[in-house]
Amino acid sequence: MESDRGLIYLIKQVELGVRRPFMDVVNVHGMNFAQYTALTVLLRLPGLTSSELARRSFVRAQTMAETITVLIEGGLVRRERDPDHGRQMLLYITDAGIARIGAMADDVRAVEDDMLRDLSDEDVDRFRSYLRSCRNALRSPTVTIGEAAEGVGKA
Amino acid sequence: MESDRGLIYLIKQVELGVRRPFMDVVNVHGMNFAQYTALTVLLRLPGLTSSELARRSFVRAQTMAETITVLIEGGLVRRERDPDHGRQMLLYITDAGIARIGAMADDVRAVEDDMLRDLSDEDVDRFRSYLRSCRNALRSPTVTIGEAAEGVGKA
DNA sequence: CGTATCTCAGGTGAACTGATATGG
DNA sequence: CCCATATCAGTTAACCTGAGATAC
Repeated sequence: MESDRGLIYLIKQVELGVRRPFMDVVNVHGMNFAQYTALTVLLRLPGLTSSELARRSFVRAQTMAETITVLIEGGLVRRERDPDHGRQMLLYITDAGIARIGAMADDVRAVEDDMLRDLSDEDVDRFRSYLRSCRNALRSPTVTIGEAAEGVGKA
Repeated sequence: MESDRGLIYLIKQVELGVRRPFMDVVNVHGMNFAQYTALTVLLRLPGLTSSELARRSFVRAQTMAETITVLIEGGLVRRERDPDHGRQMLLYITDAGIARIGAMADDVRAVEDDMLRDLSDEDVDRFRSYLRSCRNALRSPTVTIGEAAEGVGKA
């Protein structure tokens, strides 16, 4: 058989391998992986809702809400009611949040550099573009296995 | 202060994005992510011990032992006492295990192809080599947190 | 009414730490 | 004695499902 190309397996391996050293870094700064990720996304894209952030990060809205709650309690993120949507809350990174990201940058960079130490800068750029391509593809999946066309008019 | 390059974040994103569709596939075949991974490694490298398998997979020996126990109970892996090491048990994939991997191959490939649909075959080959490079680097880390805090970017 | 957000509450799987026995 | 393996037991971290209220 041997028909799969082993990419999924390798991604999982790398994720497992980097999890511990990375968690060690973010824990020192009082955060976890999900919180760090949410904060960096809000740095680039201020004004997202928690639900939108969840979709981009491939987690459920409830999971992201929990993550955001901790960040708000820590003063790293603030939220404002969307003037056009009474129910939605828009999220913004605070100055303290930006400072926290900055304080972690060297340590995060060290873990990253260690993982990438056998790759050239050009390789790293290609690597990043491949990962982005995968992420974007996964955000709008085409029809896959168990997906039988679900009756649209089911009632 | 040197900013990080966002690779760890992207790897986590891709892993999260592929986790669910991949789990859907392996669940149909009565397995989970860790079991599938262990089985594919034993296909390539028969005769490993559970502890060695754990090291290669970046999990603790106890975690791998749990995974292997399920595979043995399902008849997909068997183990033999190492004649030279009374305590060690060597692991081998069974014919049933090989058949199971084969039965899953097309479905796994479908998920993989969906994720990689915007990449050429050449890109995929490079992507795989980058992932292997990261995994190998992580297996023999050269940096700890203390070193990062004191040595990197401050001198 | 259907869709989407936010929130509270409980649940699961996959990793963890700790401790013990045994073998080289 | 020291180190590695295997195994039993309890625990944590991260993501999940379910249910309910509100807004468009």
